[in-house]
Amino acid sequence: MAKAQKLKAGFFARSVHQVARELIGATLLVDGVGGVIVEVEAYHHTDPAAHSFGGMTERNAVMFGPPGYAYVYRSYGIHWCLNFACEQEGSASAILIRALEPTEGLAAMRRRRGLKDERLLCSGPGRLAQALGITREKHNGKRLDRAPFEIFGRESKPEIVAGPRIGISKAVELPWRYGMNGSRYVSKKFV
DNA sequence: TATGAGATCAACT
DNA sequence: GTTGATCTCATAC
Repeated sequence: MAKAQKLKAGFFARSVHQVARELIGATLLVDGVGGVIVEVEAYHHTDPAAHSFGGMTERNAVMFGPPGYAYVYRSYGIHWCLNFACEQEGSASAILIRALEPTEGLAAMRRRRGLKDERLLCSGPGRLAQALGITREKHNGKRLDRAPFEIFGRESKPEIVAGPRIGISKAVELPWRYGMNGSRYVSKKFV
């Protein structure tokens, strides 16, 4: 088996669902801090729950750009959430990174989160963004294959589970949330 | 364990 | 003026 490869922008230039599944088990680092992705959600512009549904605006412009870029938005006025733009330029699809299993830079994450419990450091989009120090200022529209981002492909194929997405009011039934089976670090258990 | 409200702001109507 | 791709804490069982 080859060692984990750093992912290039081309990795994201494919179907959001394909990319979402392959991201489970991959390692995401921001300034050397991060861990293994255990939960994501897919959003496509034909999907009523997506921010890009209904056209380009100032906020979601990154989703309409080329794949392999970070889209960061403010959620509920409090949290930042990190997304990866996918497919092709103009497709306006993205993947919301919902949870990590923390492996690198635990001390930095604990400091930012003010928590000891490793399990709660990154188990949710807002928590994850806080632990990695994600802000729109610093990360929106940045390339995922350049510093401060580093994403390494998974080394083995994990067991993937899918289910309905969380916290949305439209297209609630679409099973576009993907996770690593049995991970303790997902934001909410898959049924 | 489960449910509920408050925090807090940018984008959208 | 309203609404979130959320989290935390308080209160109730």
